[in-house]
Amino acid sequence: MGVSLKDVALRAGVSLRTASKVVNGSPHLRPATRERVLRAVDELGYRPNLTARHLRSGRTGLITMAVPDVARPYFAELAGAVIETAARYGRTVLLDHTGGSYERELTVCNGARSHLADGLILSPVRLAEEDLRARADQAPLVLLGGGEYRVPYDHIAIDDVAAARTAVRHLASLGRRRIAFVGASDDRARREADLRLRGWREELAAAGTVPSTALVAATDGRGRQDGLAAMTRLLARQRSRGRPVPDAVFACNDQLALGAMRALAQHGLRVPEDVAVVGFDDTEEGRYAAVSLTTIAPDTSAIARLAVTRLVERISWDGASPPPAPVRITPGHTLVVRESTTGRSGTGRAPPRPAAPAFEPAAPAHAFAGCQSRQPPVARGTV
Amino acid sequence: MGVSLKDVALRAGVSLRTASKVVNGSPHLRPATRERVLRAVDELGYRPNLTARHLRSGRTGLITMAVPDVARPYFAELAGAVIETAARYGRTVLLDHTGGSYERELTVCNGARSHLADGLILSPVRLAEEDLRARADQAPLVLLGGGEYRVPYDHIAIDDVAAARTAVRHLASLGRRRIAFVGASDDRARREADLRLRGWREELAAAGTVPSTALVAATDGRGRQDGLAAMTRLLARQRSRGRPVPDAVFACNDQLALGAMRALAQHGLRVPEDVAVVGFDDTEEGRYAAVSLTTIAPDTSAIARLAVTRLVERISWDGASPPPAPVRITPGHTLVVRESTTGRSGTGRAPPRPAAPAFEPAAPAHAFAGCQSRQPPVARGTV
DNA sequence: GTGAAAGCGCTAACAG
DNA sequence: CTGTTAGCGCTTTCAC
Repeated sequence: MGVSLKDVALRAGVSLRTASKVVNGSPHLRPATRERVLRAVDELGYRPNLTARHLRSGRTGLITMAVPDVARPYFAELAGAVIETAARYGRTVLLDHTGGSYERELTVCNGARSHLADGLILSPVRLAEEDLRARADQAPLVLLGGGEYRVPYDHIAIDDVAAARTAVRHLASLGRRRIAFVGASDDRARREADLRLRGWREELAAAGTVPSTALVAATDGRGRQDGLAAMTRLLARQRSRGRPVPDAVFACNDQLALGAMRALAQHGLRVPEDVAVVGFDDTEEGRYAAVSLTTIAPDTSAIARLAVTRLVERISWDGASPPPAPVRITPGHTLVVRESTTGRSGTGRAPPRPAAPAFEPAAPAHAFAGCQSRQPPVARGTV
Repeated sequence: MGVSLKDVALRAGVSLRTASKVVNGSPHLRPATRERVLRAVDELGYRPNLTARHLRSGRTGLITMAVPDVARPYFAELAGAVIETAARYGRTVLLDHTGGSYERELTVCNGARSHLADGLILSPVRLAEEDLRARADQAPLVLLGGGEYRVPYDHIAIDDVAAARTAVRHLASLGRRRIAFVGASDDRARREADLRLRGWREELAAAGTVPSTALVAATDGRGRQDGLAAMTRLLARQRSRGRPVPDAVFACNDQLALGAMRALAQHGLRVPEDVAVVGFDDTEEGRYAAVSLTTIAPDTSAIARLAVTRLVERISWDGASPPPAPVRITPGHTLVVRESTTGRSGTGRAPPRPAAPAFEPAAPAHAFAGCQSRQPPVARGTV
């Protein structure tokens, strides 16, 4: 079936070794020999068998990336950036879904693709510290997001609590007092949601308000439909109790925010006049919404770049020198102010601004330079 | 470093063969033996080396999926569906970007990942028929979208021309007469854009209108920004010439449509009162837009399912029986009518409807049953 | 039921 | 500079 290097060597009248060298572009070969082998390769339509090469070298050039669901805009954009970066390092990305399920996260982290990929980039949602500690796979792992983990793995995550506080502070600074939170986790097992909720709570407390649980709406999922449903429920609940409706919403991500905005419109509430809305992630969708969405913009491209860089560094560790120490990197985030909080101010109907260039952590000068600096989150208004 | 089956066998005091059998769950083994091996596996923390297994079996269990860019919502949703389906068949998806570039499409189709993946699912944008004919890789290939290709490969694509005509007909039926097209291909090399443009042209001609090139806006990319820019240009051009502004827009995809809507708002034009808008793809984003987007909904989940099914069938072909004939499958599409063409009619502020259940082509009864029926595209209003 | 041996396609030691 | 020889870790004929 497949034509192997042996066939090529035979045809070219050289040894296997020589053919191998030609194919791998080794120098020190008589041009005539090289020529002959190359011709044989062409005539036979030889294609190197990567699997065999990998078995020999112990490396596959593959990286597994595991996210809850690529169909979710944030992860689609993140995965896209990771794929591009990985390609620049000659790596291919194997994309896995965890569905945000604890079991599937555990499976992936314990090497579902054992020996297939050289390393793993994981966006854990529910995985706990002890699960990672008990990890039964030795392939390099880089964690993305999800707050604090005291584990011996590289971990790249913005400061969710601080970011949430920035968002809430922005709303408070606009004079909003009844700031709702959309997208809490039902069972509190969703780490990220929990951190952002904590930020909401802390900032309100700091402002002297008592955070009311009546203003917290939990959701099952993370999609637009979930945001719409949660907001609808929250409004109904408040009204049925004769309580005033919130005058601001901080949503756990952009899609929840957009869904919530849909619900607000259905109830005749205007954004931002009646209710100001802030999202999280700065997905492109929010930038072009009819009322463009104010949001927290994590430095996604830095996250992707750092994830790949760290992983590749670990994969290509020579095994001799002291192993690279696990790092905790906190990329910057930015508050991007758009119409959903300040309306069509100033420039009137200007196109939605692209996100302000997000904070750039000190980047490795070249491929394998480390980036161990811990950067404080930076919040910056963009008007 | 890694612990191999040999180590396990040694530890359990059995032969390699036996250990292999246990690991692969073969029957006919003395329970005691099995027990002993399993214990050794546990104690040593053995993980099978998939690369080696693959080298031996000639199969890797991997499927490459190549799309222009997963960050684009349609491809994110499609890739998500493919990943889920593939997982059900025990396959893993290796995701590649082509960037919609001709060269990269060519590279991928000619087996950039030779022998690494068992098969390829490709969404070609610019690849021509002759490129596919001259394909230098024998791994099974399933094509997705992009109109007609007279090539010996499975090809799953809705009828773009008919779908576009349906969209335009809908606009015409609402009394719109100056129907613009947003998202034409600059160099006509983008097959899909060209087909949809043709549909626009044909339907207008059928309605007795002369399609005016002044109403066609080409774009470089396929994103929201491109739609916004194109629409802005088109409006400026029309106005500068003292020509009336269009009263409807058919965009080549949802993101272009959403960008165009942003531009219309900036020019003080209301949707749908002044300008009705129809998109293409039925990405979730359009369903929750402030003015929800009327669109053409391809049966994405059927496309994903069929793609994986066909590919797996070909991969597991025994080599003996007559090879499965290449099929051309035309999944259904649906016109989903939402607010961007008919406003908040009837139900007032009802939530945007989920897409109507799209037409379902006769599906394989079980995993490997063929689905060779050629289904006519079905357009169905959903009010 | 279990063991020995061959080999998937390739690369890395060694010789020559 | 090139050829010969071992394996990488696994499955799979074959014997026993």
